[in-house]
Amino acid sequence: MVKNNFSHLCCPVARSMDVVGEAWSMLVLRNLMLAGGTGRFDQMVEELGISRNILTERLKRLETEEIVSKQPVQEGGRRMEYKLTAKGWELMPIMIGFAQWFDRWRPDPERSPLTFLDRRDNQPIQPLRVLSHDGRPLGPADILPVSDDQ
Amino acid sequence: MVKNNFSHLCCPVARSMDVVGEAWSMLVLRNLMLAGGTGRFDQMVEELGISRNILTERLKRLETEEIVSKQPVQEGGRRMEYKLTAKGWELMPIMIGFAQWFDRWRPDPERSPLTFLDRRDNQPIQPLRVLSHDGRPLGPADILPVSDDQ
DNA sequence: TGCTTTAGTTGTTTTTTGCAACTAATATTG
DNA sequence: CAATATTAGTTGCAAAAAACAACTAAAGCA
Repeated sequence: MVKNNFSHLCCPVARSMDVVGEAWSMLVLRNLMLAGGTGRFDQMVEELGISRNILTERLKRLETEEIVSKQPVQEGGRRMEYKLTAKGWELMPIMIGFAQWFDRWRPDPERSPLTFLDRRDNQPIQPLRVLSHDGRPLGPADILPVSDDQ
Repeated sequence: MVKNNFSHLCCPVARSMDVVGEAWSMLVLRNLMLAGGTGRFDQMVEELGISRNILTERLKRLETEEIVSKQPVQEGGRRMEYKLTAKGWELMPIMIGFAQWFDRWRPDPERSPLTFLDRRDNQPIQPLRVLSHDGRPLGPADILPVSDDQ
């Protein structure tokens, strides 16, 4: 069995799955995002309940994809921390999208949702939406996917 | 080994991963979305290159989560097709988010990106962004995640 | 009726995961 | 500064999941 890889599908969604299409990868990123962008190995093991060998592997992958970087906690020290890169931070809308989606269809209404506030005024953010170039909200039926090549 | 499940993490992102946190699930959804919302078993096997047993399992899961429904192609017939539900369609922003994210950081610029057009005027849609209640684009540093319970 | 298509199921092999124990280097504390 | 604790992994093993191929049964079609 060859390691699961979707390069036969040229679609960028498939290619994204190659990189972050595994639950633990997304959860590592979630953890970093909610922690302000940095995290330590053992802290992630504890908070996520992920196996150490799996975390090791996922972090390596995320590092080679330049989604996180590994650097000393303090200048010159040798204790490391993992830090989201700009590329990693740009997955935040997707993370928020998952949170909002789940909460919209949440099966257990006892638990209250995870909300996201604008730090400036403490107002909740808008639900993630697809917008036309001039700002109209678009539904699935309004959107035409176009693959330019081939 | 117990089946991977993230219910110990109450976070809605983790709970989403329980449902669609596996690459093939997302790719099945992508395929349905790009095909207008419906698809047949064999067609998915061929287009995705997914193993039949795995597709069977993923579709069952998506069905129990009411992300897709299974129904006869024509009234009364017994040939089935899988169809995105409203809950499934609401993952489209996330799908678009993945496509845009990958294309923004695309390592192989030869292949051109997957773009999404507004059917009304054929203009490309906006990049997916997080917006404040009054419509300002927010970056990660502007957003405060708040978990209401506990 | 006979051939083809569809939508799976079953069995086997290979990979990946989860878990626990271990390690080596670095920090902390008395 | 010696002893202890913490950190960031690595290794080995058992179990689960994935890939692959072959098979099946019902439906559709000619």
